[in-house]
Amino acid sequence: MPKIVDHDRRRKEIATLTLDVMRAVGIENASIRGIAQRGGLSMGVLTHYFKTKDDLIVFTFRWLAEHTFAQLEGLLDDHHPGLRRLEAAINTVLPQPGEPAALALWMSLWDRAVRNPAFAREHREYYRRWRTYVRKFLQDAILLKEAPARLNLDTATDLIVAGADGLWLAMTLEPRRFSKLQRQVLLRQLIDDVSKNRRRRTR
Amino acid sequence: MPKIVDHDRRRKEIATLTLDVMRAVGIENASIRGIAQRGGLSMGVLTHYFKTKDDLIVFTFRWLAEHTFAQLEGLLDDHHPGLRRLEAAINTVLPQPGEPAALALWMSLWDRAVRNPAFAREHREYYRRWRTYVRKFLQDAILLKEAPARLNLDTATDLIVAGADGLWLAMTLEPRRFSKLQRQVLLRQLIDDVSKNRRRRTR
DNA sequence: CTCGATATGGAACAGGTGTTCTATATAAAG
DNA sequence: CTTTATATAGAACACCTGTTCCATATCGAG
Repeated sequence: MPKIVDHDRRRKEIATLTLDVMRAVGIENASIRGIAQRGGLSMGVLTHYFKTKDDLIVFTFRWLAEHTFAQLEGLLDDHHPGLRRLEAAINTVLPQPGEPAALALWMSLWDRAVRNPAFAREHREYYRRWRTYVRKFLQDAILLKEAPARLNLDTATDLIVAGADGLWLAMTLEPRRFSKLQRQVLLRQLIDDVSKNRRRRTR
Repeated sequence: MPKIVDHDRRRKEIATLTLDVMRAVGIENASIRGIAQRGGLSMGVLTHYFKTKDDLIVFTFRWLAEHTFAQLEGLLDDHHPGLRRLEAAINTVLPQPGEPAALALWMSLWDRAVRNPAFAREHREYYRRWRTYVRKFLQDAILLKEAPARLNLDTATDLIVAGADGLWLAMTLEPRRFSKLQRQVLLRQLIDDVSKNRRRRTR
């Protein structure tokens, strides 16, 4: 019988390693040789656990998503339901001032998703999950009377997600443009703007 | 005396060619050989007009920015000042349903800007210009009483830009998720949400 | 111990990369 | 024409790429 190693665990170790390398040199310069070298592994290991480089990268993004969502889940109980929880959730994914942008790699996924169907599928799935959370928070907010019942949940969810992505992008690419206070102001204003749902004037 | 060609014009021709290739195969697979081949040029031409590949790509993004801003300028007179003009401006950069996303390349710039200071500089400059437009539209809206005078222009500008980026991202990566009507609803709601500026509840 | 499936190490392959360099073609100025 | 600065063509270089393939090491079951 064969030597037994936890196949899935090994793959996750390699994914973590891959994350390190991609964060350091960028996805476009992350070669499987470089990844192996950084981990003190031989190339045989990588080719054994991942049939192709794209397999490795897709798996790595899944691993990053698992982490991101797990971290998000972990923070939920610390905040009251509704808008406060929504704010906390978005804050979890926003880059924090001073710290390196831990999630900047998502930009590489977006870029690849434009032309690569496999990556586009991944992106769709993660955003479906992310929208589910946001929608739930907004629904809670309605029940708690923090938002009007007439709020269109689908539209509001898309607007919150869009605003959060835009803020994430700006804070990731120009972190020094936003003070800690300004980050809080923008995030709260976004949530209030969308959740209060004043009826649109007809124009 | 030498043979005379319009140096700058030639560079822009090559930049246009580079745009074509990058749109077709992605920035990560766009090689200078491939670009030359597609244009029926020799590699000598490319190396003559651009010292390095990064030079070429940076120049190409500048060329794309010139185009984008020129197109934006061109549409301004067709719409009344204020919020309608703002809506038209954002609509100019959003991908239109059915058509291929002409500006999807910006995602590649974002991705590179994360780790490459030269690209980060480019991004900062384009967004400074873009924010200037948005801010002007909002200011006009205040003068026209489409928005309250107490509107914080800096915050509102950042929120509009963030929302527009987020919508752009979603519509670029998942175009089929948004009907033509839904695009309009989201865009108008974004503008109304931000421009009406209800005072935030203290929590 | 022996077997055998798995894990690992690393060479071989075929090809693509950006850059550098040299040779030649071009056309305006004298 | 000759001169001369520029434009173009394309070979040469040194290196890196993902993938394939094979030899060897490992270790649990029989």
